[in-house]
Amino acid sequence: MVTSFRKKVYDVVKKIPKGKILTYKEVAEKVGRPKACRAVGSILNKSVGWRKGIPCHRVVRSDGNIGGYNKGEKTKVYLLEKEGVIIQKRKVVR
DNA sequence: AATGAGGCCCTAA
DNA sequence: ATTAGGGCCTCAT
Repeated sequence: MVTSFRKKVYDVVKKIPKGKILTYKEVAEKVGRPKACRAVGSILNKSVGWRKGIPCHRVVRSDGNIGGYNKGEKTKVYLLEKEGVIIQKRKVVR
């Protein structure tokens, strides 16, 4: 399999249904690197999947905290709420 | 509850 | 080939 880590991440994130979210750890596990949670974030930020159609705003931290976003946390929260995700006190309701 | 420190993994230049 | 950075995670104090 020539699938790069990055590609897997894209695929997983792309497959996140609307109104749903995943944590970096979940994604990392799905791609086969439970400890690459950091890499996932890095990829989503640098590779900026959103430019390729990757809703990186649907990925949050394992604590339910929002984490970060290229455009800022607020934008992320806003987008999430728009998609149907409920945010409570800076955290996501799973 | 908040902070510090360490650990693991990737991408880009 | 190497360096530096990063949207993290978890434990301990």
